[in-house]
Amino acid sequence: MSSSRNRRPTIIDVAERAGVSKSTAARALAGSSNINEETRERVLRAAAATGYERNHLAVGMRSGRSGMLGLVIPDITNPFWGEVARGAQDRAAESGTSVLVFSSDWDAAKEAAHIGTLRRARVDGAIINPVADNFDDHHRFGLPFVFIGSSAERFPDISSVGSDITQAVRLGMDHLVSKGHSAPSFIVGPKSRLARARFLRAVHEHCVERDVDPGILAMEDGEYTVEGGRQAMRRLLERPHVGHVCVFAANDMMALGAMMAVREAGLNCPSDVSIIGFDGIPSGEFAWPGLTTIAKPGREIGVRAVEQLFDEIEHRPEHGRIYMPCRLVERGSLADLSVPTPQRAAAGAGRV
Amino acid sequence: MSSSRNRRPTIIDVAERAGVSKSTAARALAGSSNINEETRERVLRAAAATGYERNHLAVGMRSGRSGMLGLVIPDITNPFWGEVARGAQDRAAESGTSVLVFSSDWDAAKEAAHIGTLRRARVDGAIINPVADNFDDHHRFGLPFVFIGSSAERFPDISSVGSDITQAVRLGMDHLVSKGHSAPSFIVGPKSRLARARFLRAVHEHCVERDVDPGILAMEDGEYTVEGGRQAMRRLLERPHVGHVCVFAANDMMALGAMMAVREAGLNCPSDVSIIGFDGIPSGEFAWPGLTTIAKPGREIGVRAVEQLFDEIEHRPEHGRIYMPCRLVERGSLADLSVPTPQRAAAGAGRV
DNA sequence: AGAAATCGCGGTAACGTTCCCATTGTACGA
DNA sequence: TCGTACAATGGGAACGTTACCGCGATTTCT
Repeated sequence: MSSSRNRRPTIIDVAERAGVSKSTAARALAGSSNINEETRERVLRAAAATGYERNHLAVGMRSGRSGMLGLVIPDITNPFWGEVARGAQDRAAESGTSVLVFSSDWDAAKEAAHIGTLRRARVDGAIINPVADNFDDHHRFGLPFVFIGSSAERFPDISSVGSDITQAVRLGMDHLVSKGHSAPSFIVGPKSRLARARFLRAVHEHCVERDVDPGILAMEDGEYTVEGGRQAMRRLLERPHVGHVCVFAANDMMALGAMMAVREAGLNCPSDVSIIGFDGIPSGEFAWPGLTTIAKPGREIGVRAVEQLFDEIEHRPEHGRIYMPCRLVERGSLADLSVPTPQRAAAGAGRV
Repeated sequence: MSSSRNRRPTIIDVAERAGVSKSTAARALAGSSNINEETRERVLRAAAATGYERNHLAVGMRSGRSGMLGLVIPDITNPFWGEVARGAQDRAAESGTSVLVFSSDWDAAKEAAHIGTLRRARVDGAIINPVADNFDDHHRFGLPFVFIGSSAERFPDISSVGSDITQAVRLGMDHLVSKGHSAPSFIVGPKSRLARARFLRAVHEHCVERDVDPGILAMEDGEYTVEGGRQAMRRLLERPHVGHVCVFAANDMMALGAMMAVREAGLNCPSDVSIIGFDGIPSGEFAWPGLTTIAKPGREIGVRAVEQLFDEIEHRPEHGRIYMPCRLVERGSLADLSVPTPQRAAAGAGRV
């Protein structure tokens, strides 16, 4: 009864009320062995009565485990990264740990600052989508971490999880071919980004397998934004072409921008231009027509990243890269040229 | 030199290296007074040399301040809430504190669990968008908190920040009237939600001021989702009506759903049906036509919520509700009937 | 010049928890 | 009956930091 009424109850308050020592109370609360069943229940009742809640700060101090993980994503406003965050949080919560989510806003300095904050907060580990290129000093992070996203491939010796771009591109290309678009054009990201190279390599491989010369395929690049996609599409439409145009955009935002450019050019999607995207953001559903796309499993990526991070923390030698399979989401932005309607047959002069 | 090379350096390591006591080192690191300038610099150099980083867990234990805030939002995947989170994080970072963001997924049980986690993590305060209705026991939260969102209005004695629905509705209605839509129809949320009542009251007031009988206005309700909006719009179109239809949706998702229903009915937006939404989510930009809407200042709401929470923590008596003004975002989903084109004049029989 | 104030610094306790070791009581086998 | 084993509990110490108190040295005032 020595406690003032305003202080949050500690394990000592619980112990006093249960008439045991704090060691015994701790054992009861931790569910450890070597404790009399009756005593344990008495402690548990005392804990409930006082409204005791374990102080995670103190636990972290003593045990060296804060029970927190860090997640640094480029944009918390982007629904895809939101999915990743949710997956990570749900998985972490299952193991009784929480996730600190930080948004780097594609800014390397901000990213570095966030990592510093995570270190000071003594998180047990971090999941990072590297936006900075100078991550050669990642060895000095001083805390367990895994990378997510395709740019993580620059660091083959580090555990990471991303989507399987090869499989995704194959999925998209197969779908395009099955719909009669055997030689699509491409809108890809800026040259500096590794994801672009991965994407193009997969396209290349697929072409070679089908005995198609990749050199004949039209290609434009731009920023991974709506505006970037719009401008790239504009340039694509300025090129000489006959009949139906089909575009594979490396990112849904760009695909949406491309769709805008098509409309602005007085053309129609999908009857004049077919578009397929890559990401699976919800906005694609509300576009008109709905954006057909290859969806990345954002939530699952978050889940697996946490699991990989746990392995890293426990020093389980699971080092390696995880590639998550993507899936096709069919909506309305792709014309089916494989079963020619009379109308399409008339307009489809450019069909191969 | 007593430290093993694997341990993270503590303030004692810094003190040893600088040849002072840990008290002095602490003073230097805290930037406190009562310390010789030369000594301070020596300590700072020692800290930099050892790579010392303050252990926030220990600080929190000793000072009773964890330097962390909690934020519980309904859906981290929704870009609007992402904006709120970003605003909160940026503002908190300015004051050297970090934000734990949790997504309740509109689930009261999950919400309660998150709040428990926040308490155990000993956050200094929490920002909550209450999804549970049984928040009558919020006095037992046992930690400083503020509410965000319109449903927070149920608790007038609690600090909160939300958007100014009255001003927003007025803005929307004025815009509609100026474009020649003097008697719009409405798609509103389910009856149980307080936001619905707030919305309707504002509409009512605006009508009365304009000498219009609110009773003549058509109205349908549904869930705050795309599907809810789509079905409500379908019902609205089944009603007898003449000429141009104008719809004010209480939420952008519903507006997007309404747009879908219009297309599915073989009608065109905006030439047959005008639609205005409320929220300002990015998806509205990529819809076709672009969704005209009243945008809530999500980021600013996050910023103000943190500031309000700081006041609460410091026991500054700033209790009260903050209403953030919204702004009109004009895109293409609204027909302008105020300057009748020949074509519109022919079709505009229903115009008042 | 002596007293008082100030400055700079060190020592110690405390925050709440868990871990390790010591101690007690009881049951069991020889 | 006594020693041993084991179960159940209590008593400290430690995690890294900051707050408080006190002490010596220097400066300032009367």
